[in-house]
Amino acid sequence: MDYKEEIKVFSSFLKRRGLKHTDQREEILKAFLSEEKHLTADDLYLLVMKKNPAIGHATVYRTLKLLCGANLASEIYLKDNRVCYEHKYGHRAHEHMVCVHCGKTIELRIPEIESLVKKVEKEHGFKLNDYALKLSGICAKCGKDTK
Amino acid sequence: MDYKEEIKVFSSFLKRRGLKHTDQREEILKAFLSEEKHLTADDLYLLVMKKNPAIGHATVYRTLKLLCGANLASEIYLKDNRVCYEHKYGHRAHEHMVCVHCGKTIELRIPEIESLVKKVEKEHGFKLNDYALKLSGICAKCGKDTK
DNA sequence: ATGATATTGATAATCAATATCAAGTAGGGG
DNA sequence: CCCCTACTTGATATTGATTATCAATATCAT
Ligand SMILES: [Mn+2]
Ligand SMILES: [Mn+2]
Ligand SMILES: [Zn+2]
Ligand SMILES: [Zn+2]
Repeated sequence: MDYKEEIKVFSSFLKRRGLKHTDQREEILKAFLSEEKHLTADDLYLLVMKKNPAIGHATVYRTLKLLCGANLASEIYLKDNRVCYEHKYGHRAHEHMVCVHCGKTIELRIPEIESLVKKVEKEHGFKLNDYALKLSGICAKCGKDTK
Repeated sequence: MDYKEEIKVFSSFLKRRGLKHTDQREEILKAFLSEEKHLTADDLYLLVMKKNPAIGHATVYRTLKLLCGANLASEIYLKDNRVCYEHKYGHRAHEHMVCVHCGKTIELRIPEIESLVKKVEKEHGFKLNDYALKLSGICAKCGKDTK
């Protein structure tokens, strides 16, 4: 767990943009990478706090934006459309299915989506950055409970 | 443009839930139906104001939630993930493509999505309410401008 | 018409996310 | 290694959208 690869990616991103590599930024990146799941900015803030209580709220928000810029993280919108972040570096595109009752989130892999999306992109002259497919409903467990 | 159908749907929804049919609610529904596009709660508030300046901000928010409950409206999330509302009654499911630069939104119809989604639903024992596919990128016009 | 109950609109409160800004730091050039 | 300057930081205030509160009012089954 040294995250050497990701740190290098982040460093070169920062340099390319004339930004500085600070201890806070690296600590936040490491904390982010240490949890293989969907985190809100505040979740990450709490995580970072445990290691270094001096790091400010705003810095976590700012750094998450940078991580997205460096393609190390991506924003996603799950339950109640709260902004969450997930790992992007070395992770394939995927879709999400969210239980509107308990919030449980399942990651899907529907490869057919990609080509459908590509086709549409061409048809409309769009230059596509990204796409997101979110299914919402009631998970098996909640369906049983409320029956 | 008397919206008779929709008003009846709304009325029976309200009755079924033990809620009351008020002038404000009907006015807000009519204003909502009068614009065939994606509106924020505040967009709708401004629209309603023109007809009846006495109607409060909060009532518009509250009524939009009811319209969603009655399947007359649905929430969507476009640029910057602002909450918008669109007509649902008598409208087929569709997908959206949004330009991250200018906000231009195109409605798509990708019928293949439906069956893909249904398949996944079964596989995971979910009871699906809804799904949303959003493509984001740079539209043809913005692509030309920034070239 | 009556009365229980839902609704309204002004207002305050909340919440996540940003902006501000003085003090501190990184890091390239010398 | 030191300087200088532009970038960063963290505390704090601010924003902007949405929701909660609550006294006054309207609805509707009876
Ligand atoms: Mn995911
Ligand atoms: Mn639409
Ligand atoms: Zn569930
Ligand atoms: Zn555009």
